[in-house]
Amino acid sequence: MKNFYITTPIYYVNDAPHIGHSYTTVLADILTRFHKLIGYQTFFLTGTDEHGQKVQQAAAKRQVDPQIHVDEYNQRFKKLWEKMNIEYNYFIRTTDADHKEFVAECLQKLWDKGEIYSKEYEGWYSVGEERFFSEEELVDGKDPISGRPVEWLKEKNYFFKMGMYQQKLITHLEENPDWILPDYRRNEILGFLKQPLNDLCISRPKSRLSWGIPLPFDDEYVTYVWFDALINYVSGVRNRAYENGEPIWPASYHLIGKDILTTHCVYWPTMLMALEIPLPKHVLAHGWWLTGGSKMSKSSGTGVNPMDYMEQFGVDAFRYFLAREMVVGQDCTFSDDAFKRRINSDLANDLGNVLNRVHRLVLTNFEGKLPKATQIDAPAQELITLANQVREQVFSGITQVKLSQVIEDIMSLVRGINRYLEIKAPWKLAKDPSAKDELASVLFTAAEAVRLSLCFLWPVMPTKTMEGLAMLGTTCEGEKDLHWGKFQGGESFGEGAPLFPRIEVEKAPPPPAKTKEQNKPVLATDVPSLLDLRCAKIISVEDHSDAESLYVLKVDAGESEVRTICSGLKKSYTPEELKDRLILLFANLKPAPLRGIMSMGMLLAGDGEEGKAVLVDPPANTPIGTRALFKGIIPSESRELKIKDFDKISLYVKDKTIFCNDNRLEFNGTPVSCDVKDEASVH
RNA sequence: GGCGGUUUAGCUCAGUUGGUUAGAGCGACGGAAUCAUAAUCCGCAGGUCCGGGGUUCAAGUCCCUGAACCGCUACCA
Repeated sequence: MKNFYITTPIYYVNDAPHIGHSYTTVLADILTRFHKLIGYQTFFLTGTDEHGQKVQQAAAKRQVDPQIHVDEYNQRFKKLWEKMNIEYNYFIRTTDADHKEFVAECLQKLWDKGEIYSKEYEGWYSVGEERFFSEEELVDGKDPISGRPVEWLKEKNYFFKMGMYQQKLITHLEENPDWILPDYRRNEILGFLKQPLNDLCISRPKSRLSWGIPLPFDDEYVTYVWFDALINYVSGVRNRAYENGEPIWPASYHLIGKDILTTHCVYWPTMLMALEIPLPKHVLAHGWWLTGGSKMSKSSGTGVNPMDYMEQFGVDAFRYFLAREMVVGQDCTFSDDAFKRRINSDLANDLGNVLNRVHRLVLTNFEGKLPKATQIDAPAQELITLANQVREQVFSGITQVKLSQVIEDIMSLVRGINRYLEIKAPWKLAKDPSAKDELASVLFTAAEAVRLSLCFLWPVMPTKTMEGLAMLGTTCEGEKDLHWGKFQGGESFGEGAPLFPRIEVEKAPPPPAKTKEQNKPVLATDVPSLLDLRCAKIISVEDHSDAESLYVLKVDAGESEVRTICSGLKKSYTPEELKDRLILLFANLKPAPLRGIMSMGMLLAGDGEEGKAVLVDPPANTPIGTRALFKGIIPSESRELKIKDFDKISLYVKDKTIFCNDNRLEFNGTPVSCDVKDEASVH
């Protein structure tokens, strides 16, 4: 018997469940049910990650014990999964005694093998993110992710010798090209592994974090998130087995979102190698559900909350949409329009309707008892052939995790039934008493095809398909029901109402005629008019914690928010020289992360002596935010520029003032100066 | 800046090792039908397969080059 063990990440218990959690879990559930349906032994593990500082703090804030806090909060996930018809085999919690025990066992084993060592470590620590940042990563002295304050900490910690496994991991990836799916994610990891792989810090002193699993060899410490969390995939099944007694590990698939690729494709396999535990068969990274227009704009207001759709239109329709619409691996947009269109056309018009047609025809013509077929003509044979073909597609597609494709294949069978009915027109046969036999055959054939379609869709919509099958007086019990020919004739049909009511959609105004054209290339001649160069003032200067030459500057460019920019001026200026100074800011440069810190623009400077940069000087009293213009060039509407667009032109200095071609740069008529010799370029 | 990917009908996408009239679903339009949830079925879309070169008897499919977009990565004055 073939085995199938799938996992979802364990979700952080403090997080409010959202579409991301739901999608991963639904996908795991559907894949599990499909494998079960086609005859595998299956095991499905999900759960919650319940240690860490955020839990400790949240509990403290509520003045409850952390354990009580997590006991309460993990219910949010459990309840959601129940509502969503998720049939996991086990829900693991990292606070389970069994899990803690196994993590400690693993740590002890690695310690005994010399795979873990201790080392003093100093750095900037962010409580909010529960991690250290290098100097360079900080933004204005704050944590670059949440912007919260950091503190300088010096402490001993324990490290796992992850670096030792770099080559072994690369070899594994090369020998197992489908270990990471989709393949482009594998390439990312191989790229990541071209650089030296560091060892992994796996501890936190209890003085700072007490809510965790103690290191068995030093009880002043607890183990750190990933070491604790990743091991759940093994600890959750090590004392369990399939019905036939076979062990469950290794996993067939670790299902993850693309954001935790590195932890699952680098940390985890090296940990397993060190522990001498077999690796999982595949890691499958899916994409994001995007809601509401462009990610940058908050004002568009077109965002929808996908979870509302589950409440409003039912769990099964919701599951169907998630599974059908997203190609596993890719991002996908969740829109009101797409949802309603998909549900109406596939579930209401095609599937629900054909079921209803057959059901009603049998009810009115045969008093609810399925008649037996007496003949198989060409159209019927064609439908049978199609059904067999779809069966093959389901079996092969599902083992390749081509879920949206499989569903589309099943729907092609549903459409085939509608076509068959149209050809045979049983409603006409019903009016001809001499055609009773033919009518019986048509309805029998159509009913069998509908039955099969519903069985195939059971993993996606467990409840609705069973309701549909009940309308046909049958059910689906597994692989044996996946063949043509289960119906014998004589089955009593049940009661029935339309399975998927059509969603009424307001007549949408005709979509604005979109002119489909790619963004026009930026021409060199257009750059001067597009440049948004502004007077700005440096408010603060800090060293980049992880870069030798970069300062992190906060500048006031006359906007509602202060901008952070990174600038390589350490060789040229001291922080004191920079503070409160007016600069020329290239404001519409596409933001780019520099050593981990987003730089929202770039300041301009000229090439001085000895490779030093000389800042451009706006005239003394220029109001902050004033835009500098090239004389004789009319500025055009602002558009975000890339650095390569800027490189298409050259700015140079003549008589201490700045020119582009022959156009001098001015603030309200006053030239902008830069104290470098003629012909020096400015950038 | 580096590496990788994407760009095919109005929309979302398939297109295997290069080979007859480039496909599917949805939508739009026209028609048929009326058992059914105003659902279904049939027909139709004259798509520069992003642009430009090249290889070939033959290219969406291989090579070069330009563009846009996306991902990873990068101390860019």
